[in-house]
Amino acid sequence: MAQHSRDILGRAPSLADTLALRLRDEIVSGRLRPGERLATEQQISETYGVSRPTVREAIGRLKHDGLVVTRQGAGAFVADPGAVSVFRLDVADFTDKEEIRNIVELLMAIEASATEHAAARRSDKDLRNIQAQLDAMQAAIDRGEPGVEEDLAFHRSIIEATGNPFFRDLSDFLDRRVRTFIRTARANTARLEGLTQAVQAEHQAISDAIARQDASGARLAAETHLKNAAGRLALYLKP
Amino acid sequence: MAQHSRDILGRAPSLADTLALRLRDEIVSGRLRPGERLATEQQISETYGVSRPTVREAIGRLKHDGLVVTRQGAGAFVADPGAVSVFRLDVADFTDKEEIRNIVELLMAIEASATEHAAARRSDKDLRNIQAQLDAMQAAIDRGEPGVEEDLAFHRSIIEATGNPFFRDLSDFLDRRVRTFIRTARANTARLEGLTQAVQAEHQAISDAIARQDASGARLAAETHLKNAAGRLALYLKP
DNA sequence: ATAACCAAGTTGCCTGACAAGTGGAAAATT
DNA sequence: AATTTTCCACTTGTCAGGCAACTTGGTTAT
Repeated sequence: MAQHSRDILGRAPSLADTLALRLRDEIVSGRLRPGERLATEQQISETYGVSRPTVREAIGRLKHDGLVVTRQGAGAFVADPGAVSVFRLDVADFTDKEEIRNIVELLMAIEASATEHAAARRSDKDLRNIQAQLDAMQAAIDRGEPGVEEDLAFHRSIIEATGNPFFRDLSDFLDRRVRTFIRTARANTARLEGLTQAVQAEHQAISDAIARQDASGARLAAETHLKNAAGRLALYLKP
Repeated sequence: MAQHSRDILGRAPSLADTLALRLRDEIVSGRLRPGERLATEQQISETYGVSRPTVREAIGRLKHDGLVVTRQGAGAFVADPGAVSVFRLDVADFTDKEEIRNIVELLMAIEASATEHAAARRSDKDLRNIQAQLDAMQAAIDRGEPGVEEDLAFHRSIIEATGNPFFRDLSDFLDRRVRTFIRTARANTARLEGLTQAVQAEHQAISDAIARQDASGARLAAETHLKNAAGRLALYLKP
């Protein structure tokens, strides 16, 4: 049961952490049904041999994740899955390549769709912002820099134009995740050079399609760009 | 500042909740930089006028969300954004129509892409599962039932065929969210009847495309299905 | 029968305390 | 003087015990 498992930094998980995990398991496995009451803090404290504050901390996390709701004086109850208003995505491992593949797949789906929507309903201000980021990227290339920050800013400006905060937050998280993976993986492999201008051309095509409000064209341009990026990334995912 | 704001159920947010919110704001706003140390529990306890256990609870949530890491004896530190391995999506309101629109948009992007991938790499077992769910839905229709459960199961079987857990978990959450919205909204509006057979025809088209491993065809079929579904949903989003 | 009340049980929050780990300053050694 | 060792203040992790606020179901009074 991985009793002595440790996290990434080598620290042992706290009591509250492990307890929260066990309680969570009780719920997601279905042993505790929605609406059902959990044992009282006192009881849990006794059965697991920890103090009540620790139990409170564990339950507090489940509450934070929307899995349980507590009512003072009444107890803690398993939340109705339909009423859960918190979505939580746990990315376990930094080096798991299968996981990165899945993340990239999700990221591509979101970015392609977002680009399509951006083209359909961008304001003039959105367009100006996108083109400004494109210029900034070109300037970085001219200075001989890789321009990873500018690249990210360009993509973000497109997502921003959709006006959908879910697109923004999710792609932000996934994008960051992928880029840090690349950064760490790059330490072990040769650097890829001379691609930036090709990338920029793809960006230009996306920007142009958005400028003329060509939704399907924008999606296509984004898809080819993402496919190429995934192809470059695949070099790190091979073995 | 919504000092006396209350949650959906009319309960006042706990002290730890509000404190966690304020500390979170310190971080995401950038007033506390990555790597920087938070004030000690003692200090926070004094500045905010709450006890240390409450402070611990608040910090515990940030820790749970990956925003801070703590080291016993050293203190609590703002986590490096690139290292954050937890994504959290907070859906605030049940009745916010703009929010539902955004959720549906994200859901459509995911489902369309997932259907495409499912067609490309489904196993025979996946296909059998999908067709079984389709048959179950037909049986429900023949019995004169709306078949919402079967509908959900059909969609899930397709997502499952992608083998990507992120697709599964996200669409699961979003789908549930949309359906509960519809359920509550439906109480105030007339019931829509006689559409189930039309829906089923769209399902059939998707299933067929997946069966012949026609990725782009599957995407197209999914897109029309989703667009129609969104159109039906739009009736609830009008005012 | 109904309404008001009460008491046990439960969560929310607090004080105070000790153990375990960290980091730097002070002391000891080379 | 430079380096290593030791030590101590500080911080987080955990515990014990207690009181206030709230819920619930039964009891009592009307």
